[in-house]
Amino acid sequence: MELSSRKKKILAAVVEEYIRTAEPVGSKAIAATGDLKCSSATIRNELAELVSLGYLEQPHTSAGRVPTPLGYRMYVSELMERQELSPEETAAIDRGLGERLQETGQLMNDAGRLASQMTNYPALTLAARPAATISRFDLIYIDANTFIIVVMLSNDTVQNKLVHLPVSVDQSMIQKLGTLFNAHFTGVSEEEITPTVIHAAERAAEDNLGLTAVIAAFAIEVLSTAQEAQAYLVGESQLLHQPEFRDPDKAHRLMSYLSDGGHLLDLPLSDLGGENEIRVLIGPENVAEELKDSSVVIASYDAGDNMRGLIGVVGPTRMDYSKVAAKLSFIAAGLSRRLGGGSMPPPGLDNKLIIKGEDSNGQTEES
Amino acid sequence: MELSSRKKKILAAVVEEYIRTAEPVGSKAIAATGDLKCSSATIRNELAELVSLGYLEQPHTSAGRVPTPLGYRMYVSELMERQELSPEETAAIDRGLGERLQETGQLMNDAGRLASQMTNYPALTLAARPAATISRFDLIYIDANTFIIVVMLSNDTVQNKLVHLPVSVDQSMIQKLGTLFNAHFTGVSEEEITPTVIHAAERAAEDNLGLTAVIAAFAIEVLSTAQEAQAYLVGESQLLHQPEFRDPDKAHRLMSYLSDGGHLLDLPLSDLGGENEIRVLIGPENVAEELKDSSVVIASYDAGDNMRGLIGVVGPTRMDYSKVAAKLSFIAAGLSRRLGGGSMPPPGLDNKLIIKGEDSNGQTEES
DNA sequence: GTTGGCACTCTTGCCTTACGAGTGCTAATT
DNA sequence: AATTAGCACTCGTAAGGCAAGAGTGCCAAC
Repeated sequence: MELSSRKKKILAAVVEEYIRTAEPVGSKAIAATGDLKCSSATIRNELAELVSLGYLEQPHTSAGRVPTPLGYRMYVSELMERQELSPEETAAIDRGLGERLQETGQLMNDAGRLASQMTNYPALTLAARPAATISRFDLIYIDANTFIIVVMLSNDTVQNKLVHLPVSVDQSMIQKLGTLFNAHFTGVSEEEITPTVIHAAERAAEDNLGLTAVIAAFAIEVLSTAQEAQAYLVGESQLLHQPEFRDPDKAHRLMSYLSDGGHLLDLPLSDLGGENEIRVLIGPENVAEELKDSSVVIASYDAGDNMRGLIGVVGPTRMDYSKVAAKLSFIAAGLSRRLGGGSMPPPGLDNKLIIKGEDSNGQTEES
Repeated sequence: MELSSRKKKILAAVVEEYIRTAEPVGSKAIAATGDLKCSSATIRNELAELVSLGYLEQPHTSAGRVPTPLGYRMYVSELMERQELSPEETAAIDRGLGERLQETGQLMNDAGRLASQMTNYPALTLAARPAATISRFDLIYIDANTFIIVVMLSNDTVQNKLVHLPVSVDQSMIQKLGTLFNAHFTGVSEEEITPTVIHAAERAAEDNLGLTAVIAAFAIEVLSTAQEAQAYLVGESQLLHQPEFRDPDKAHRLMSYLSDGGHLLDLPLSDLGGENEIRVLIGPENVAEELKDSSVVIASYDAGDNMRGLIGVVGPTRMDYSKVAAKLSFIAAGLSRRLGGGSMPPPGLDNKLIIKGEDSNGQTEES
């Protein structure tokens, strides 16, 4: 059933006022905004209907109304006006991200910090990496007991390791191993480096010192960490600003859930969504029990090397979705521009964002 | 002035009881412990004296007594009994640290997490690195537009970078540059790589593509990050357990101070202290304003490669110093054993720890 | 020097009361 | 038929007052 235009206006007013004040909002307050040209009595009637439709609820009789998750969902999906960032804000973000190229992990962390600062909510960043293969080995002979393994991956990352040996090797052995590994262990994935294969290589190299095993182990390690998703969380303490987390126990529950980084990966990563698309998960739409009365807003960005990353914030369901979405979107676009390989839309386009959410039965709908 | 033995006993009892309950402790409660064989009236007299000596204070007339920072200092320096960890606890720590060798940053983070879990306070870990020089360059030619720079430092860390060029180079050029850098840029510190030197090298290599500058820039970057202290903080939310942080504003102030990692470096790093030595900074002994009514307990460990690391926890002044010191000491010893180069004392010795603190005028004294 | 006793203080919890915001309903109005 | 004004009612919150309890300081006795 489609809501009447007036109901929509009233619902939007309730949500916005509640977001602003964190207090249940009454009929009078809505009438006072002046957007509606009807009396508080009329609004009372409408409010009563919105309650019975499930969009609003009352903490107790004779209190004002508070949006339900369904109410927020409706607001976010259909009612909310897209916010434009002020020039100061966009400038602050651009400045915050900086221009220097940094190690991806560092940049993600900085971006998270920025997102947290700009929104006053805890922020999370996350980068999933696609499977990679090894494209090249280099073994650098240092001295009889030392050499360096340098491994380059198909996604252009390079890893190295310094190996100290308890025994002596000569340079020719290291060279031979290098050639061998380049011949047999490039283009393979982690699973293909089986003990059998390693053993075969060991014999081929006439290696009785276990060097082959060391190199192979490092190759496996590099491949596995290359695929590992990285997650960062920043600004947990921001939660304490929010009136809904004045109860330290409640705050602690959510914070310890969040800071146990592993859980971040429970997020719906599978469908990362496209550029300029913001996902909003409201209260019970979250799978994790601990997030059932919080909301998560996520933007996705192009992290280069065929990686997609996620940046988002967590807050109470009473969250300033509109502002947060605009800011995250801008930050994500900024990240894409800095990290991404492909051509990006110019910054001016960032505000035309698509907001995508999930309604309570898990389906995806679009505004 | 030396306190009478009975005063010492009473002071210790007050501190311990207060640590346990977080409630001001009265004369009756102390008499009830049975350690003293005198009545509550006598204890009252002694308490009054301890107050006038500055070791205790009363939140208000007719409330029990609470230790002052000076009282804690006395307790930690002279009164506190060294705690022995139970076999379960030592086993838990050993298990927590694991045996696998990991990247240092990762291990520090894990150790911090463990310290936080074991003590129920936020934990910080920190590794200061001594200045290093570059001991070796390797340039790996990939194709006409790509090569890898591998830099090995005097402290045995190795860093690399993949360079994509907008122009073509041939392999001999890369080789020439490698030889040149190994000849002129090894053994030098960050400051010695000046624009003048780079320019000279550029001419010597007949490099008109700016490759010399790229490599030199990377060398500088590696040197500077190698010296950078790393700091991690984990378990902020644990603060919320503590009654003294039930006030969200207070909790937030400290947490945001802590999570802004830079501040960790304000700690008295200069004198890292030796093995098996625990430093305790109580309330106003901390330099940072934000820590004036919190305490910090720090252990130091041998992080290998001539590095010393710090691991510590932050909590209210009403902290279980004895337990925390024992646990941190054991964790630090465990880290030293895993990371350290030198020979370590066997785990059994860990409990004989020395506690070192600073009294209020900043001098260092030893117990 | 130690102890029992006692009056005094001050916080804490609890109860009661008063207030006010907000509702729901009814009857009048457009 | 929708809107509005009016009004009684509900319920949470803040304020005041009261009693209880914990703890002290002091005095006199041991």
